[in-house]
Amino acid sequence: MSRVTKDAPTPAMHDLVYAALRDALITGRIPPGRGVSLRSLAAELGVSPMPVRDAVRRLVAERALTINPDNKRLLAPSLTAGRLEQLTQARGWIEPELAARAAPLADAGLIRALEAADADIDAALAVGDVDRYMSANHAFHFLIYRRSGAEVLLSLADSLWLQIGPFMRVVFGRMGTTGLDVDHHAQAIAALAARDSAAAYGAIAADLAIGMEAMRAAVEQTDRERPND
Amino acid sequence: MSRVTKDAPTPAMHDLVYAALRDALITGRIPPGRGVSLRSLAAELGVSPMPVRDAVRRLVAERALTINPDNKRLLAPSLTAGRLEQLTQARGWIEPELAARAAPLADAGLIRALEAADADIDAALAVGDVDRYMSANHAFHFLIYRRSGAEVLLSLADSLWLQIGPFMRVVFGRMGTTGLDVDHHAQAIAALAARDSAAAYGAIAADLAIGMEAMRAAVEQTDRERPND
DNA sequence: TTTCGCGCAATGTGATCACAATTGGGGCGG
DNA sequence: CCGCCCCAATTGTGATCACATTGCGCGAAA
Repeated sequence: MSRVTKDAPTPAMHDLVYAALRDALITGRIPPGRGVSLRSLAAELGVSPMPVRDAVRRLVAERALTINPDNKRLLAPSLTAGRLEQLTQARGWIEPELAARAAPLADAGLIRALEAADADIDAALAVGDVDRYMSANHAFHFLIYRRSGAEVLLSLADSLWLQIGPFMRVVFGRMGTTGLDVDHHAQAIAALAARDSAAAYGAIAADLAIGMEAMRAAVEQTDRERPND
Repeated sequence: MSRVTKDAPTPAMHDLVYAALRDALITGRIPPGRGVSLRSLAAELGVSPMPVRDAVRRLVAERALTINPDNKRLLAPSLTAGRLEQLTQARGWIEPELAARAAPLADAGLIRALEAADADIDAALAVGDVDRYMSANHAFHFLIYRRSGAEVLLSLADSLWLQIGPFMRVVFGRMGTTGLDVDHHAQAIAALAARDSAAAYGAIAADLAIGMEAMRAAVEQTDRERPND
């Protein structure tokens, strides 16, 4: 048997459903505020309601889905300025710290992977492929964060990205993929290559600031046009 | 009908199970590293495995329980110095901020409730009732945090407390309830009464620092005595 | 007495059914 | 034409069963 690294033998179905729902939420295929149901999701995914139930419980715990306390019915969380502000603050605490922790642990393999991810981001931006951009951007950041070895903080960042995903979709829906600069990504790569924690911290912090400000403006504009949800 | 505030009509059973498991984990009745099973928990709680399954999924998502990736079996997370360090840092970011946000929103009712909780803490310390102390201490902090209205950050704090609970039990098991000073609680109450965000931030930060340092020392001592888990 | 191997018990996962609560719409009465 | 009510469909929740996999313990052999 040639399994050097342990590979998951057969991914459980509820994990597949979780991944599918997570992707659907992040990419905005389930628009904020829309209600969903276990059976309809199950039918849509071609499985029984059971694994959907498990996946949904997990997503609710991660605040990627909410349940109406009266109905007990599921709905995708609405995008509010207050939520975005809190998510921004929390990301600003956690993600630069993860980058700083990852810097001393960086190696050539990580740098190569980051350069590939960054190239993928550029390619996605060039052709205006929003899904691919968001996927590649997520990959880029979490290549770094995972390297930190800080499991607890990493899980917090994971939950925050899950909640911020729909906001990103709003930004792209409003202004496309233009105006996104990836200079901070190059700075981050350089900082990691130099194992410079402070520089990595600063690069990621700057990268977040750009994106979150764009989201804030987009949400504010949306709120102005459609005050109630 | 006299329902001024909405009361949950009938709490779902999986929520009761969740609360029971959460309490069992926090108070250390399920020691870290111990494996549990759905059916045994169900039998112990007198329900079918179904609501247990839901509650467990939620706890796993909140990192209050972990699953062995090979077995897929459940076990209470082990206490490691690295985890404690990350939890300490995250709490230091989030909880003082919640207190600062709560300060401008404080009112006389909150102050009274906090004083009652603080008195409860003192009483528990006087008689050495660990469970009551931890419960009252949790109530004190979250009376403040809930007042902030910051749902996203609040949920993060909730998850962190759930993970830190077993560490607190280690401290008490090692050194009892002595040496716990609640002066910072009085400072926090005063700061909230004065709607002084900066003072509230500082009081909570100081309160955390005391407790977390005690845990760090306890875990370090435990690790020295029993290097592997 | 020690060690190896087999078999049973227990585990997580998924499917299906039952049930009460809620929703939404269509038909009836005004 | 409008509004209300009632019924059917849908929802979340819980229980039970089936199944493949894993772990443990008992017993046999050396």
